[in-house]
Amino acid sequence: MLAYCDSVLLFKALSDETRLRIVDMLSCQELCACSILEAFEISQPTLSYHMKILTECGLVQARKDGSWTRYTLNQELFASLRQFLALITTDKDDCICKE
Amino acid sequence: MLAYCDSVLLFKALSDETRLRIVDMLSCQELCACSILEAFEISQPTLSYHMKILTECGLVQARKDGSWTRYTLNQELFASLRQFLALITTDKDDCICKE
DNA sequence: CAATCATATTGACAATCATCTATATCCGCG
DNA sequence: CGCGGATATAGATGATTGTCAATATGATTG
Repeated sequence: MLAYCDSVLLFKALSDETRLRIVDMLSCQELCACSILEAFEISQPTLSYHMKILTECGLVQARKDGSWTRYTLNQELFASLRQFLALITTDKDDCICKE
Repeated sequence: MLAYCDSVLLFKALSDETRLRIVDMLSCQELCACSILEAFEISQPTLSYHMKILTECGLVQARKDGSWTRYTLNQELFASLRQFLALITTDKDDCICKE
């Protein structure tokens, strides 16, 4: 179960349209930075910055392959986030509102 | 189906621990601003600012009751957001990565 | 080893954010 | 009407964000 502070990081990472589109692109296949870069009108350092945010929070996994970096989604963490979202919007016995 | 730009707004609204906790509190019951304020160590204008962000994006609904403002979660929008999250992380035929 | 390609890091900058204090608005009540 | 309580708005401020150009790093290849 995700803590609030972890979830905040994940939501922050998803609070940018470029990053949302990157996640969407990665949903079908592993991609290297250069392939992702082609799909956007941003500079290479900007993409690198976005990939760092996505990987540091864990939503995306990076893998070095020679001089390429290949990225994949961390499906499990996305599932946890959806679960967290469901949990904090559902009535429950140990809700913080009952403290 | 949510657009990217709408989802970005929703994720932004959830990118703050105080707002996440407010959502959690509202999951069980309708609450007025003063009840929410009691649970946090923030000033009244700061709470008002957070409630504005949550209501303007639609995740929370506000209802005037005399001089009180009562807040409830918009469960349907949360459900749409979870669905959006599932969609952009799932392989699909019309993915943007195939353009 | 030198050149090149892929990616990351640095430093700068404008824009946005979260917070506060002070003040305004809006409502119910005497 | 005038006061007090609940909430909203305005203005200020320090922190964070997204972006870029320039540069560094690290791997591949001639």
